[in-house]
Amino acid sequence: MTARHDTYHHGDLRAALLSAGEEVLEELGVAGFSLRHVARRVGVSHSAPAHHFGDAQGLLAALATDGFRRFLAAMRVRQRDSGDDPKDLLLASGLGYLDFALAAPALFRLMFGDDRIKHPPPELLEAADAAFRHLAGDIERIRGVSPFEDLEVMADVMAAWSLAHGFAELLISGRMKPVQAMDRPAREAFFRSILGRLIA
Amino acid sequence: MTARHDTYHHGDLRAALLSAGEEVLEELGVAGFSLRHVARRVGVSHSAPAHHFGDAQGLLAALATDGFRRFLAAMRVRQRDSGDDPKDLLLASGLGYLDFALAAPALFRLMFGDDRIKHPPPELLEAADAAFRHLAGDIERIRGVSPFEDLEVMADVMAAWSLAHGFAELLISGRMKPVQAMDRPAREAFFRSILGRLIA
DNA sequence: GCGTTTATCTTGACGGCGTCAAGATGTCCA
DNA sequence: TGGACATCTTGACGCCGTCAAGATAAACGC
Repeated sequence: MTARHDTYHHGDLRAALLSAGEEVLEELGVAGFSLRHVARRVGVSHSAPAHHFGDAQGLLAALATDGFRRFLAAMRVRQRDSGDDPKDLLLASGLGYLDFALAAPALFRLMFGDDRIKHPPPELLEAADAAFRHLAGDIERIRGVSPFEDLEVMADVMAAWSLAHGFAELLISGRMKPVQAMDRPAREAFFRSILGRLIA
Repeated sequence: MTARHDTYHHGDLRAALLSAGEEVLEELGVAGFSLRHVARRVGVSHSAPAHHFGDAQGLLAALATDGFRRFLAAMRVRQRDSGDDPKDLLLASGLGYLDFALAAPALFRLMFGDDRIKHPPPELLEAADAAFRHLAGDIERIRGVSPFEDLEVMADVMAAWSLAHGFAELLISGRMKPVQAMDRPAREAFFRSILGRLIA
């Protein structure tokens, strides 16, 4: 059950492929990602991954699924260290959102609609939905009404989500130069001030 | 100078490649895009594009550059049909932003930081910057102060930009289900209400 | 008008890619 | 102990981007 890298059977190839896959993803970008590259890094034949993930989309989907879970975790980590005020909790989620995007930009891109995953498996959709429900919960705490019962509150959710997502995407893409020049604390303060505009 | 498709020399291959390139981009997605596919569609040899665009990145960069110009035009079209109130003009830009993203999602993705373009040429950066300056101008009209002279106003720009961009990205990626189910007028009203939260 | 330079496009080759089929090598359980 | 099964390898296929060499047409100097 433990990993052995010198035998015919790898031992824990699936986990090794996921780990190496994420490295390759961040190093080469989504476009540069290749199954054979990942296989080579793990020291295994070029078509070994097929047995565990079917095809390239399978591995990418697994990476994205795991990504969404850690994405949700990143938001919760920030909330653990924040105040208990509902607005503080939303701001904390936003910062976690940003943390994740900046720490794993290629994975972030992959998760949000890169067309290399044509048919997202159910577990990926569920993991993504869980992250969305988390944000919806943040807004519900502030407004006192479930977004799923009030379209105005749902609009609040979409506004906060869009803002955080757009900020993260633009930052990653390098198109938001004025903010990119800031150091981390300044950037976070800037982001808080922006997100704060929505919950005034 | 006119296009001839039956001779050795194409006549206007560069334009034909751009046009076919965009078709392929939207049909196959950024990931499915290939130079050879584009060449085949135009009816030309597989390495003819190289002479006009250098390599695949060159063609993609040219598409993205043209995309940014039409992106800016889409915002101006909406403004032409909107009221003269500064806030109306910003909302119109936002709707144009959305128009473009929905009409050409793959191109939109390509423009905003897809990693298939590793070294954006100057004209691409300039076209992108022109679009940004347009948004900055919209905010300046509302606040009466240049964003480049006041960080608070710059934050307004970034907020509006992030919101519009995130909304567009999430919509394209299919992750914003509640909004996706709406028809066009409902979606636009929803988007106006969201963007309106920022300029209350 | 003619020859030559230049721009444009084709052909063929190379290695890398994803995927499939067939075979090799371990593991596990009856 | 032996056969079924999971796991991994090998080899092949066509597609890809890129490069070098060659073919063709246009442009230009004279």
